[in-house]
Amino acid sequence: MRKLARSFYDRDTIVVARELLGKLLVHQSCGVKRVGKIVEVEAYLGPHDLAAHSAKGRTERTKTMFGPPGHAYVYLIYGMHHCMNVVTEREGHASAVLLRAIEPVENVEGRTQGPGLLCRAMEIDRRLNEHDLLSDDFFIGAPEEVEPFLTVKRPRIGVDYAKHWAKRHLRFYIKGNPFVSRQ
DNA sequence: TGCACGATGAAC
DNA sequence: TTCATCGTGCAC
Repeated sequence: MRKLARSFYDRDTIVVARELLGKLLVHQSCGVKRVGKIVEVEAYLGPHDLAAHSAKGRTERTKTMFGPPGHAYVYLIYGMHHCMNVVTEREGHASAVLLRAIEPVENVEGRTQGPGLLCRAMEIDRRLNEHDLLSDDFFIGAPEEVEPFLTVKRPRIGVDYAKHWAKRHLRFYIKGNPFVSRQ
């Protein structure tokens, strides 16, 4: 499996989001290698995007978003679920792609249809915040073979507070894939 | 130092 | 539709 390079993440966030579909998320912990195919993502376009955490400026929690591309931004939401993002574009741009759902490929148990469930199944928590995704234990790779698929564009989930930004089609998923959280 | 509020998921 | 549950950010 070919690990995605830093240059993959250091590009337009919407392009990165769309190209992350079909890629493989790999996390090795406690001697177990877990692999899942990314089937649903959301793009968060930086401080001007009212739905992005970085819209409130650089804080202790969001500093990862302001950091260099190719790192994981993992945070706790609603006091009980973790969400995993991939930091994109140049340092300081504060953009990221939220991974919303994966299709189990290897050593993944339980449901994976949603950002919180995905993190639970992949054993991802805040300890992995700021982790470099070019490392050997936590990275994203390109599969040897890719099945052709169509990409569906929809508004993002749970960001109704973001005014007109809530309407933009910044959620992308593989059409017809049964592991997508919401068709 | 206190408190409102989530990029969710599960139950009702 | 309601609620569990807690770290973060900002008001006071």
